[in-house]
Formats: sequence, C-alpha cells, structure tokens
Amino acid sequence: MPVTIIIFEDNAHLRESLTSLLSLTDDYSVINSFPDCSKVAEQIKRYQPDVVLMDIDMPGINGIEAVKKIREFDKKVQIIMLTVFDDNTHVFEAMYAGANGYLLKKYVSDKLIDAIRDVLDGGAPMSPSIARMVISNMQQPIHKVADNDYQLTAREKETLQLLSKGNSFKMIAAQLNISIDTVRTHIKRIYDKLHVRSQIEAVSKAINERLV
Amino acid sequence: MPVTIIIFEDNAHLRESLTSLLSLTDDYSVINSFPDCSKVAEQIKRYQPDVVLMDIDMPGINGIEAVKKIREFDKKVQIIMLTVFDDNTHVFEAMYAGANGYLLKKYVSDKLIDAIRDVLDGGAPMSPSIARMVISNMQQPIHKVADNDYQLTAREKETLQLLSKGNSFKMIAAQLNISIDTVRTHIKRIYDKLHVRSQIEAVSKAINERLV
DNA sequence: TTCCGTGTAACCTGATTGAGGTATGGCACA
DNA sequence: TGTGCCATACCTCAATCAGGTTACACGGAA
Repeated sequence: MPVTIIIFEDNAHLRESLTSLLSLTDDYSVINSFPDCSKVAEQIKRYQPDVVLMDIDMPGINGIEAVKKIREFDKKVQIIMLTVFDDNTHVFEAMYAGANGYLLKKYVSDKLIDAIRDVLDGGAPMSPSIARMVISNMQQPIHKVADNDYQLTAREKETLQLLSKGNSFKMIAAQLNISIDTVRTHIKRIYDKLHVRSQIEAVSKAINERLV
Repeated sequence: MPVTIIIFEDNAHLRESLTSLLSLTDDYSVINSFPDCSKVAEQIKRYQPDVVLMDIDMPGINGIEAVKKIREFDKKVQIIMLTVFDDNTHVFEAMYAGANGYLLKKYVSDKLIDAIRDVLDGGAPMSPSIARMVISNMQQPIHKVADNDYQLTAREKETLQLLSKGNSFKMIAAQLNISIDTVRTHIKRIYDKLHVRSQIEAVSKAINERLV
C-alpha cells in the first residue's frame, strides 16, 4: 500500500502541483491537502498520514506553530518543511519544533520524491544550504574552545570536569584515587589559572566557556 | 580545470578504489593520497586541494585530530569524512572539529560524486542516518526545557541566577537587598526543589538544564 | 646533571556553607 | 476569618572550602 501524505500549503496552485507531482508515482498517495493549519491537530489525528508536507508562511497558524502542535501528540509522523525561507531563524525554529526535513521550494520539483523516501528511511532531507547552516551552527562552539586556553594540565581538567558535575572535593578524591588534599591543590591551581575565587565561579566559567 | 582532491585512508585497497572511482569523471582529479595523517598539515599546505576525503580510523593521528589540525590554518578547504562509524561521538566530534560533510562508507560508491559536488556548492553532504542524528541533537534542548519545571518561585530563580554567576551568599544578599540568612533560606528551598545538596550541584543543574 | 613542571600529599587558620530548626508579616483565596 | 504560600530573619553546629606554606618523586628539557 502507498505512503500516505497530507499537504499544508496556502497557495492553491502549488498545492495542486505538489499533488500531481506525487501522483506520478504509485508509491505515494496524497490523501488530503489544506490551505491553513487552523485544525491541524484534528486533521492529523483523523487521517494518520505517514508524511506531512508543511509550508511555513500561511495565514493564521504558521507552519512552525503547526509542527509544535503536532509534536504534542504525535512524535512519529514524518514532517518535511517546504518553504522559501532559508534564513537561520526559520530553519532552526522548525528543527527545534520537531521537523524531520527542510526543503527549499526551488528544489521541490527535483528533490521531493527523494526527500520523502529519505525521511521514511530515517534520514533528514535538507537542501544543501540548509545542511550547511545546521552544521555551521554546531561548529560555533569550537571557536570558543580554541581561544580560551587557560593552560590547564590534564589532571586539572579532570578535576574541573568532576567539579562541574557537582562532585564535592571528597567525591573527586574518591573517583581519582587521590587524597582530598591533592584535590585541594589542583583546585587552587585551577582558581589561579581561571582567575576565580570559588567553586561556583570556576564551574560557571567552565560550563559557559565549554572547558568541560 | 578539474577539482583537486586529496585522500587520507589507511586501507590501500579502498584508497585505490576511491581514486579509480573519481577518475571516471574528468571533473575530479585525485592529486595525491596518503595512508596516514602524520604530515597532514604540510601536505595540505603543499598541494592546496579543493577537497579532502578523510577516514577517521587511521593509525597514529586519527581523522578527527587531522581535521582539527587542518582547520588551524585553513578554513576553506572542503573536508568530507568517509568512515564506517555512525555513532554520536564520532559524528559530532568530526562536525565540531570542522568537517563539512560526513559520508558512511557503505554509501560511498553511490554518493561520493554527488557529495563532492554538493560540498563545493556550499552544501553539507551527509548520509541519511547522520543527518537524522544531527537534527535529533538539535531537538534535544526543547524537550529538556519543557519538562524541567521545578516550581521555583520568582525570588528563588533570582537567587539561583545570581548563584550561578559565581556570587557568594553575601554578594547575593547585597544585590537583592536582603539579609544573608534569607539568602540561605531561599537556597535551602532551591536545594529541596532541585534535589541537590550543594552549591555546585545546583549550579551545574541550573546551567545544564538552562534554568538560568 | 641540574632544574623545572607536574602530580602527589600534608598541615593550619579563618571564612563560608549545609542542615537542622523557629518565627513573623504580607497577601491571596476560599 | 482562617489557611497556605512566600519572603524575610535569626540561631546553632558540623562540614566544607579558600588561601597559604611545605615537601617529595618523577620525567623531560636545558
């Protein structure tokens, strides 16, 4: 039996195009399509589609809000965003909301069929520029890591890591198999190097600057 | 002129296969390949390739370390990881290190040519399961934010925020214009609500679960 | 070979924090 | 009008922490 699909898209012309594009293959069946998301929850519950194609810019409830509503009760339906927006805000909000894929409309005719198969296989179809944005977003932390080098020794880093997880000096001593006085010594050197004067300052700095 | 490519891969057979696969098209030229990364920096500087194909599991310096070394001096060369590892740790470490794409070896014969074109077009080629891991990783934060409601009162949140910034009880008291004993009371209630028994545990939990 | 950095360990003093309590005034809601 | 929640404040004792100092073993660099 074919994969069932529901489309949310306010542009009637595009809604038609998508439907006919997908009807070219027997594997997919567009069981319904809607111009807005005012009743998105009940529509999803009623039709139980395998895949949802979701526009972002729609009158009333936008596509990102709609994804949030769907994810409140359904974690399994595969949702592919289909939009013209390729800016950070829209992409990341859609991903945070729980979308599984993000396809720019300009690639739809070429890539939609592949994207649906991909998302059903457990992938996350993304237009190239979107994929690059996503991984650039992940890479930001490294730059920070790169320039905050406080010259901590290996042992001091271990100590700081354990401290940052909420361990007391006594617990750190037990886990590192050293005496509590040695832990003190390490901690004192860490304070000197990080220019802090207390546990919390050290932990706060360690976590915020991703030293751990 | 063709796209220049360098390959780092310890398996001689696979190194050959990749080279011959890429020689099928005139667009790509494998200008050199190496079985390890011991001289990765000077090799990249010397050959100035457009694209690097990088294995992860190699003797000596592994692929992720090699990516870090390359990114210290070259942010522009496009690096595609080519590995058998599809676990979180390897994927995210490679991305953090500065890889532009991540292809599982089982898809290499089908997807390598596309992936290289994709990465040169500003995309981020990823095998489907990798893409899904990356976006799942982005989606984690919301779930946390949603369910960590410890019912802190407004004053308790303020206190926790100040604590998390490295303030002592005394400093918090001064900033909130209350006595140090009141700060104690708030902190005790916070400990009860967060189920912790010390400053560092509270701060660690607060920062990690974004309560502040 | 000597010296320095690192990791280890110990001791001391004074300050801060944790864990029990108890108590009071204000405010909202029933 | 009482009950509950919040913010405030105080007390005591034990535990933990900060800062200072000293010491020793080990390995690598000068």
